[in-house]
Amino acid sequence: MKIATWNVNSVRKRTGNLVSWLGRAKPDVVVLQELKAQEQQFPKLEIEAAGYKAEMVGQKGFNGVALLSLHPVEITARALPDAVADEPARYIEGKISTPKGPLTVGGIYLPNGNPIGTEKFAYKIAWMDRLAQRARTLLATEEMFVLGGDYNVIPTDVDVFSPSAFADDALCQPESRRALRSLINLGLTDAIRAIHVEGPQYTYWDYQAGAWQKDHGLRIDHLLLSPQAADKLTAVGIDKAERGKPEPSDHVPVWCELDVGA
DNA sequence: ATGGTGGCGGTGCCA
Repeated sequence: MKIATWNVNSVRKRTGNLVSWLGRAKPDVVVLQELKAQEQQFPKLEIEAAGYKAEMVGQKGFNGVALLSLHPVEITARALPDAVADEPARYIEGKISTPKGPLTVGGIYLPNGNPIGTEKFAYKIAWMDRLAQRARTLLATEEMFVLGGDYNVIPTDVDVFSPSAFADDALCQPESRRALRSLINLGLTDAIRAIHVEGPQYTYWDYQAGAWQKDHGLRIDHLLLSPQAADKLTAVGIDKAERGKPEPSDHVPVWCELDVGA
């Protein structure tokens, strides 16, 4: 079972790249972020033609998340706990049956939080607390789950091309990193680091200042696994080549494989 | 060197 996450930075602009990648990577389940689309703007026909069922939570212009799957999915959440009426479209979650029991996949688009010292940063930290609350509920089931997405947190200085350049960035703040560690310390496994224990493993390169050409990247897209899922982890990957294609997203797909007996 | 690029929507906001 291959599970992937990809921040596509507009699903309409990226429909061609997305369908092409689905055909080559053949993930079983994918969570997408930054759709920047409402439901009626979502390229459902193109994605279904590629063999995927698609569920999405959209809004006008910003945010937006989707869950794509080759297998039947029961949607279990369209927002985190304590959602408000005009909740930004940042979370989707579904459950899939496997021979080794149910697998829940959550798709996360965590608030950026810049600039620091503003209500935006406070919202980011509060959102991380809500995510941890959801993770606790899922952990109590003692089932397999994967929380994948754009976490907008650089876990350590190894995960950023220039720690000093990002010292005042919300993605690197001690408070952001502490909240991510608290989430992981509930008992989750950072899939990329479980297998690639050293060196940069960037998942994002800014459009500006030749970041891609200079390999000025960040690792901010993560797959966090429950103990029951981590026990079945067999492989991970970062599809870096997507960043070098025409009209790319600034993020690339990140994936893991779980041996669920399928 | 305090810019730079990209997407949305039709002007600045967000990343």
